[in-house]
Amino acid sequence: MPELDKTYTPSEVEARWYQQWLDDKCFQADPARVSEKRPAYSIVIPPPNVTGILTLGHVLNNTIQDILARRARMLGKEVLWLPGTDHAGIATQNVVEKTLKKNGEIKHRDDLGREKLVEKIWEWKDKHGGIIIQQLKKLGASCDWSRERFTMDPEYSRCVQRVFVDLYKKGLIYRGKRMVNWCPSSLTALSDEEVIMKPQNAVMYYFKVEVIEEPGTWLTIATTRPEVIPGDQAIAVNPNDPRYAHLIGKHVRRPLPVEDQAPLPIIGDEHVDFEFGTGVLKVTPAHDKADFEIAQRHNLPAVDVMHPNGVLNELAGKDLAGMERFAARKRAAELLAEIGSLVKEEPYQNNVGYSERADVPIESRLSEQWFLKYPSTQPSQEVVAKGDMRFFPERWAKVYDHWMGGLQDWCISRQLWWGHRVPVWRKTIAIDESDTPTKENKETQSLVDSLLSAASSDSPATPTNGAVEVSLSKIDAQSSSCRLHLHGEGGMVVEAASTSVAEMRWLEEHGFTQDPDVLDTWFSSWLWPFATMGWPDKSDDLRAFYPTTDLVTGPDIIFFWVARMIMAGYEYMGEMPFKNVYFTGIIRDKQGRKMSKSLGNSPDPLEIIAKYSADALRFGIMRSAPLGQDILFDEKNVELGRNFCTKLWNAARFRQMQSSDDWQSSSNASSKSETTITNRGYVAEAEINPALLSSDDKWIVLRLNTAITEVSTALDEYRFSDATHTLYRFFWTEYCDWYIEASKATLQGNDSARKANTLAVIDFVLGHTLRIFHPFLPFITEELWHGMGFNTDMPDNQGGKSIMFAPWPKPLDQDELAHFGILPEDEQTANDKYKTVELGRGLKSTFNISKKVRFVLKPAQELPAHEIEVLRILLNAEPLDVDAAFTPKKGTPVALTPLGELFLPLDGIIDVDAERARVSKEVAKVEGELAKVRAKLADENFTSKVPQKVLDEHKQRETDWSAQLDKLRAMLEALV
RNA sequence: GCACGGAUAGCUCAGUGGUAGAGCGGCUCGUUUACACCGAGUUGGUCGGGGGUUCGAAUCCCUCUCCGUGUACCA
Repeated sequence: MPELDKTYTPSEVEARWYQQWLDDKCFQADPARVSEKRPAYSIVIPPPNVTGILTLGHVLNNTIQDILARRARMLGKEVLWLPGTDHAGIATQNVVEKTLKKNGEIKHRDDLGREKLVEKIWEWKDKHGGIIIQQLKKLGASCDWSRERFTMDPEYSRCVQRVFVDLYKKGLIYRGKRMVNWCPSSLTALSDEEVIMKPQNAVMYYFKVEVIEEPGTWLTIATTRPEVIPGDQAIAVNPNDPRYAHLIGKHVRRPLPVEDQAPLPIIGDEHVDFEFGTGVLKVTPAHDKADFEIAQRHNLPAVDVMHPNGVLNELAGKDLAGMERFAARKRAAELLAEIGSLVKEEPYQNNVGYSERADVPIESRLSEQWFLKYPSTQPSQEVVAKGDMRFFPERWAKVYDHWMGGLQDWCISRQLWWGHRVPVWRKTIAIDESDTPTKENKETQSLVDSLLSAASSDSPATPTNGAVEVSLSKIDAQSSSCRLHLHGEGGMVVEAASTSVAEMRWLEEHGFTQDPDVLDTWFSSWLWPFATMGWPDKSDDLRAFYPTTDLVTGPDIIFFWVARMIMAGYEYMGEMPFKNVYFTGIIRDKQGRKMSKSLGNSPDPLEIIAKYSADALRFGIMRSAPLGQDILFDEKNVELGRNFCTKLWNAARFRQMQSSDDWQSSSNASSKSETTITNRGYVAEAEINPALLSSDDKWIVLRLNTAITEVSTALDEYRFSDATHTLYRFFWTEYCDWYIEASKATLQGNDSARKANTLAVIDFVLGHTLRIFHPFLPFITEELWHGMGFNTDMPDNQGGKSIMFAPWPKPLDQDELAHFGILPEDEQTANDKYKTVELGRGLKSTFNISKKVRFVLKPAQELPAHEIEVLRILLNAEPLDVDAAFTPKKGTPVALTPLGELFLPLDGIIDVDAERARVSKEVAKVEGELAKVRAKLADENFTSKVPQKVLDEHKQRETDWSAQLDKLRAMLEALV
């Protein structure tokens, strides 16, 4: 057994073991090894952004996954934890564009052009991307790095295209001109999920307009956005509103732009709430979703008065054009005031949608985008509702169900260059004017002809939007994935979606141009559980590891990612993508505030690891992360984790310091037991002889049993924090504070047979302890596993090579306990002893004695010599006399213990007053308890109605308390 | 607005009908041959307020307040 260093140096140990694990390919999954006896266990990592760096959120999330993966390995499963990153369209393009601008390389992305910019982003990605992957390794993540994936890998991209074209063919993906959420900062459309509502302190502006047909009649209109008044197309009132109904059909003059005060119709629309504001609504179709809908009902045009970047355009009039939207708002209010239209301004609280990424208010904007009607919604909703897929904590199932019940089509196109470009090509053709009959045109014409003939044949298979499907199979015989889509407005727009390279080439050669948009990053990550495993092939990986077992993620992406993965899983694999979903809490600082860059309250996990070790960070964060609640991060918890590792290290060193040749030889001679525990996957250096087990030995084995059971159950139920609490209690309090201290009675004695036996128990307990700790503290447990030689004599794949493959401990069963002669009541024997020790220590403390001192025990029953020695050591007594006939001097402090009266004879230095005060306090307490229980027993209502068991308990309680009280009163009298 | 969580010791949290718990912190001791990143002792709570059910409520029911999350939004 090599000697352990006096101090533990985590940085060296952690780096060394991680490299060793990689060299030994410990994390690599092999589908060929999966069998009935060796079931698969799989997790796919929530892919972090390729631009990202490790945050505490990642630490929490990935520590949990690592714990699950490592425990699964110890349970003998074939484990795949599949890692990777996503391309994070907006974030990544932003980062690179910003860098290029900062370096003065470009002023605008157009300076480079699409191809060059994408090239630059790839360069950047290769150079700086994936830092987070290296950081995860520092944390100890046992991912199968040989399977690392990126959402823009060529194979992955093909999956994305394939899915797009498939959904397009099914008519679930369509292009439409709609009001979308527009981010004026990123200059792209966003999905509803990327918009967060924030309460604002805004201003409500009231302005008045005169009814043209009724001079002198004024309408007052309330608005928070006067800057878009130039885009107003009508004034709407509720037709049932008696105040205004008669005005419907008349007109008012729009106040802005001042130089173009056009007349606007007054229309009636049920949407208008006459309770709200003035009951008169201005209708700005191009800048408000609800207004747009009103406009559609009344055939009003949508006039956009804003550039995409939020600057007002010429249509806003000379006063506002060129102004940024918020400056324009103030200016518009001033203009209203100048022309005498402004009535009043009031402070007003409202909610405004913000772009989640750019953190600027979004604009509702009319634009042409791609939308997806979600597929496989029914099985996806059912699987969670029925509980076939389980959410932890369960309440997220309701949130999921609610969202699934009100699905809106998903806007999947983004006006970016970094991402998967929409695989659709388009060409506008003037059918009747094929004036230049080139070869290309002829071929296209023939396609169009076939389209038209198909359309005229009234094919019932015709999908939505009047589109007709035509195969391009003559171009690429293998592909039938192409579909032509015919729009009939003005010229013909022929549209083809394709994944075939040959088809793409043909389309481009024939003057088709590809759609410039890219797809939402989530449109690629929703395929993650299978696109990372070789889909669409029926790969070995998919067969072995799909559906995955657990998914661990934050509830903030339940809709973005989790829900969509479930739908994609059903649509493309016909099965759920994972069986359990564990939602972590949100990491907050110790004041409960969210971690944020601007607050500067998000510590760098790597700095924490450098300061305390990865094990410490893992343990600390798991200890403070109860299921279903937010985590208040406090570095104190990491400190506690580090202290715990140190304790573990020192306890192991203590064991080593006991080892020497003389006990080994004597143990061999004395150990007569046939019992080995090799069947538990662990060979102790010496066998345990049941005949030599002390009450403390039996106690710690029982406590270990409890700990194993509790930790196993907690992990089964994803209660990681509970598991760490058990580990902490068991190891620190039960093993170190009580068992090791008690065992010193044997270890410091001279009975070498007993000594060897105690060491065998210690080894047994430590060997098990390291294993139940391993998922939480992978590094230090591995170091100690080897450092203490627990790996020797074990098969390579059962703990010989690494503790991560050592079998997960099971508690001793009845037969095994019987073999060791351990009975449940043995726990009480030791507990009584420890209780006695606590009371004795309390006496010492009361009388301010810190040195070794004489105790006298007047035993209630006879005690074996060994037990007395344990008591002596734990009490730090010198000596501990056991004397059944002891008669104390007046005023000798005494404690009533389960083992008898324990006296602290203080020759000559008795402080009678202090003792009287102490005992009086005890008396008062016991009198209180006794009064409570007697009151209950005296209550007819209580005694007649309560179950017998409870009644007996109360009677026993009364007996105990009154016996205690008698003794205490006697003590008090002796002090007088 | 609606829905769901939460409120227990100074702090973080266990505790789902029968004597209120743990860790940390605080305080007091203590260099006893694993560990001061330690040990021993000790302090500390009318379980958010009010009402109800019950012999008995932190626990079950109703109601209110505050905090958090999700969701819907009206200018």
